[in-house]
Amino acid sequence: MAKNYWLIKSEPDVFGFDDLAKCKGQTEHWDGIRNYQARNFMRDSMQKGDIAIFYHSNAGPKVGAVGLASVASEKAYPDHTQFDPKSNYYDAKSSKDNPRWLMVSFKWKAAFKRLVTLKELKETAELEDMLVVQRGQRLSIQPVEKRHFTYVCKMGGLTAKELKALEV
DNA sequence: GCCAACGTTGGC
DNA sequence: GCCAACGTTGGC
Repeated sequence: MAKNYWLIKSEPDVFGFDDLAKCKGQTEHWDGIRNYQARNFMRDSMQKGDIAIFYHSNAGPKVGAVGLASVASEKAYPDHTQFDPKSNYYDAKSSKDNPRWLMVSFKWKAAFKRLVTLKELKETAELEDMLVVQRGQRLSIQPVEKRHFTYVCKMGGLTAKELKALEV
């Protein structure tokens, strides 16, 4: 099956791209997604090997795309934080028999050579249809068209050769 | 910290 | 099923 492309948002103050790089195996589970649309993308469309643009939100002047990560889990699986009453992500209405919230694991893949800011993305005509630049777009997991994906990677300084070597 | 835009909840 | 109220996201 062909690869899908995504954009995942994270606040660098909470869990940034560098934090993923420091994780064991450079892999971490992506807990805390509490939006049905994002959950459905993980459940229905995400597959191991898919590639995501890692995007830093809520980061002042540093808002933007910083690198790439790949889906490391075979498929989506229950997010354990929904069952933990002490967690911010606790959901009393979810049950272990029928978990409401899912997550996948992501593996750090490659850093862009430079930050591609949201401002730049918005100023790029080729990306005008990309979800992340649309006004009021809050989805934390977004599908990305391949043409947009490749274009953002190039803006981040990755050459075609490097992308090929990364099996993107 | 402000606030516009958005998603969810729940009364009716 | 409508929609007002509320809580959250995220750019600025």
